[in-house]
Amino acid sequence: MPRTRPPERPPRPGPGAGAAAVSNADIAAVFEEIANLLELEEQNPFRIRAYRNAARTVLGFAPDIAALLGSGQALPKLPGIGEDLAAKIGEIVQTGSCALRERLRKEVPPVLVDLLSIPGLGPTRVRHVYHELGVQTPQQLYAAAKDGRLGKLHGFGARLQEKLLQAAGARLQGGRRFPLAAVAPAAEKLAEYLRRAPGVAEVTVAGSFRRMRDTVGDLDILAAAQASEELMRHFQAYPEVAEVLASGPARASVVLRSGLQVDLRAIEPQAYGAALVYFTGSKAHNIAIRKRAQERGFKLSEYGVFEGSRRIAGRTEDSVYGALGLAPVPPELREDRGEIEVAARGRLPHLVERADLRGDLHAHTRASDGFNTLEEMAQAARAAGLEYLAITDHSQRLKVAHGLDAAALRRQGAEIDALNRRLRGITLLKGIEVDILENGDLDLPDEALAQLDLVVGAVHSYFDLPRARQTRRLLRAMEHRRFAILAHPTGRLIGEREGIDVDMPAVIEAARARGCCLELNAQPQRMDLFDLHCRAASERGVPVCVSTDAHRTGDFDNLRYGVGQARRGWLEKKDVLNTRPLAELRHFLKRCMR
DNA sequence: GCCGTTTTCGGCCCGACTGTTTTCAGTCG
Repeated sequence: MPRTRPPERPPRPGPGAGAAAVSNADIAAVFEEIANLLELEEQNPFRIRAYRNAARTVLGFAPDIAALLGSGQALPKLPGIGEDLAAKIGEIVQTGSCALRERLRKEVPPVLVDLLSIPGLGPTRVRHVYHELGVQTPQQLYAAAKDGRLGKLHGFGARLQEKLLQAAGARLQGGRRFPLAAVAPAAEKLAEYLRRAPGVAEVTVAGSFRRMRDTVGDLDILAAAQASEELMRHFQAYPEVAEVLASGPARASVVLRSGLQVDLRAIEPQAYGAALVYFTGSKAHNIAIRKRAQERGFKLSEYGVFEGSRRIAGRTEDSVYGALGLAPVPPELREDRGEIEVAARGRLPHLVERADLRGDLHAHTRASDGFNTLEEMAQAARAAGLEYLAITDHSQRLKVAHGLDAAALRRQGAEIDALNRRLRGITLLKGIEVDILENGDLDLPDEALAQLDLVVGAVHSYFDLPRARQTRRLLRAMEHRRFAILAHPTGRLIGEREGIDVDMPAVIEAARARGCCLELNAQPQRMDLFDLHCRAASERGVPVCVSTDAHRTGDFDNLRYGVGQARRGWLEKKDVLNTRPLAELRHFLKRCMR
């Protein structure tokens, strides 16, 4: 698992009374910091890995651990979490921290952890720059590289100094991940370019892109070809390449003008499947299947599955999984979140697909802050293969978006009725994206909501309420007898705004009890509900709808990213509300909006 | 620090590239 940057916000302070304030992410952050500090102390690498694994496991565990322990239940046995780490989890839940972290923080300046995330700086070099130059921050690193002190250190030459100068500079500009949808066009264009290179049989964009993560840090591209300087020259000649970071016959790394880093790896066709597995990741998934290979007396690498020196699989991904006794695992599931065990039993879910979607339950028009008319949105939805589209403009409180009051909503309803009589192949539903007010009330009178086919509720204000109040607010809104769908449940905007602090398991449980639905908002900057919460919802029988929140006709393309995230959340067709035929959907809404 | 049908010790995923060095450590994915 790669080292990660420290959290943007410090973990929430230890609660004392209200133990539920420590989230799973907080626990994971403590373990991650411990791993980083141990690494700086040059401790046993396997102990360090144990903390990293534990951080990942905790982060991938859907139930809220603090709530679980708070209700008197025991922590279930989790892989990689033994007696010691389980006790530390208890300690973190109780106190917000743990003694080991506090001790390490005294031994190692915690600010050094940040340096670890600068490319080219591992623990050894961080110790060097700290002890010999007193460098503790990216700023100081930048200065030391700039004035030449860095290059004079033993083991640091002019090249490394230059590389670190660049890396520190980039960090000071703000290192970043890009929303999936923001890089997809560039990725597909570059892949097409590489397919035209001589001797290339096949090209796949692997990595987190292929796993459909909501953001990607860089692109990992795989080409089925003999390793050659010629191929790498072709790659480097791509017009968008701004800088070549590294280049050998088998792999090369470049940075595009957009700032996106791209790694290309050439692999012989015999091993293409094994390489695809390897470069698709995730790292956690790779480690787990390698271990499985080892248990069976095989060796797994990007070159294949080997028994001794004999390759027994590798041409295709299916052959690799097959050799390990596994059904082929869809890329979106490869996170070591239980998919390997399920694949071993041949019980992988049949994941939802874009073609399963019959409608979209969240869209805007010019009436509020959209850019197109009702009819234009309807035609575009039909062109995207949809059978129904819910029009859900904003409600009155959202002044900046020209939210609709009861009268405007009534007028829009009449327009929709008229359009529905005229349109063929698409049905518009009358809806609203109604603001959930600070106290959990909805922003329109009941009589206005009563005339609608569906009510989508959303938070657009008071993002910073403490968790307990925020949770109460959402639960109260969902209690409303007309409430049908909770839109973009966390409200996060990638790269701009953290999500609200809310007890999501409690929200999911409330949705189950209430019989309503949670939205997976497919706007590239939202991608909200998160994958883990999708999975938790489906396990509780709560339907999820994949919605575009379209503000213009082109936005229906985003459904494919939403479906990607739904698949990452293990959702099947039956779990997704808008795969249902219109009549079934109406039935659901009628029961929900009683 | 975890784990175990090889179970309380001795393992723990594997390979490419860079840069500094002169045979390899460090980093990355």
